[in-house]
Amino acid sequence: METTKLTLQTAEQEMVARMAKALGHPTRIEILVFLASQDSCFFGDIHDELPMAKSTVSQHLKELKDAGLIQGEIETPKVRYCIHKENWEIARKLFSDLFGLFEETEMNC
Amino acid sequence: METTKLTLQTAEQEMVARMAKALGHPTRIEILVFLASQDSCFFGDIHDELPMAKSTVSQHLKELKDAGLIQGEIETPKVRYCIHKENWEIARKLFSDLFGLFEETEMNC
DNA sequence: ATTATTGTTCGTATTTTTGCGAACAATAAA
DNA sequence: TTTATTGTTCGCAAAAATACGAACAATAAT
Repeated sequence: METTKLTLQTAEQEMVARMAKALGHPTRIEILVFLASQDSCFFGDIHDELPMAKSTVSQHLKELKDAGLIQGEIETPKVRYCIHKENWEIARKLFSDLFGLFEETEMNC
Repeated sequence: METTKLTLQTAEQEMVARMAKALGHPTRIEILVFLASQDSCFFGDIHDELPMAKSTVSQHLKELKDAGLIQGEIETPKVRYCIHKENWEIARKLFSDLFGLFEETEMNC
């Protein structure tokens, strides 16, 4: 029987920290929840949902994109944003592993 | 058959953002991984693992504690840090729900 | 009473993040 | 060619995060 992995490699730790950082702002969570509820996900649709300047929205999208969680493609003259499927699954697994660190035992203290 | 929940309430969004923010630093991830690997988890043990001043380590622990992810109890003259079990489960569920937003369908774009 | 041990808190400096409006770029329409 | 539409990038200001050493607090040991 395989033992469950009880740690994360350094590279994985850095990646989960990087993704967590991108998730660590209410507006960016709101953007992701909105993307989940929509078929259409142009920049303008996202901006319309949020009470802030378009430059600010653009910055938040850039951070989510730089973290690999979303991708954007130009559909001139608009830009369509979507979840980055592969990376989303990677993120899901990383966080699952992270939270799994403390489920196997009855905890250590 | 129950339909799977496909969104997060505002309060949940804020909580997951708050916890993600606390997770969004490599040192804090490293602390959690270390706590998972140890039975003993005194401040000094944590500090010994990390190449930084004790005041900095103390600050990172405070942020994890303020986010509810860990707790600290005094065992004079030491301080024992542990995962906050209940909140850890809450966090696990919040992140699971977040990542679950995009698994049911074949995605929207 | 001093001294040692264990951590936290304070004050400070540096860097990063957040947010805005203005300016810009790219295409399409008039 | 000018004008509109859609977003990004730039430059700035304010706020927050990061890290350090010094100072402090609480207890225990000498």
